[in-house]
Amino acid sequence: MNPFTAKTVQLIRSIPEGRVMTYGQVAAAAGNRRAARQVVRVLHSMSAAEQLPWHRIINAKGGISAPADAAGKGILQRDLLEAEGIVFREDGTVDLEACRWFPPDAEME
DNA sequence: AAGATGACTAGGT
DNA sequence: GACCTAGCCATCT
Repeated sequence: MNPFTAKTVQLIRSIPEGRVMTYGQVAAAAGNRRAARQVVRVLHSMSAAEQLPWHRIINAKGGISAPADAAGKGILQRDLLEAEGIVFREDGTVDLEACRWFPPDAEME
């Protein structure tokens, strides 16, 4: 497992309940702001681990990018977020300005 | 080895 | 705001 992946996992695991981060933001906080796609790759391989709150990762538009069956079992990412208190707008996006979380110990470039 | 792929983004029309 | 394009980069064919 490379450093980026490790940092990414650690970062995602540290996102508090009721908060979200964008792919690009996680990538930047993990050290490589152009690695949004690698963040996605991490989620692909780690989504099975319940420890990883993959649902708290949304796209830069504040919407859900994951396919409906990402969690399997018919669980929707949106449901998981709403269960944590995150409010969605009519268009299915969240208020990033209000819900986005900035990791305290991340080294933003 | 070369080309396609993806739970992305930023910038332009 | 909706839509298109060009970057991005580790993996997979």
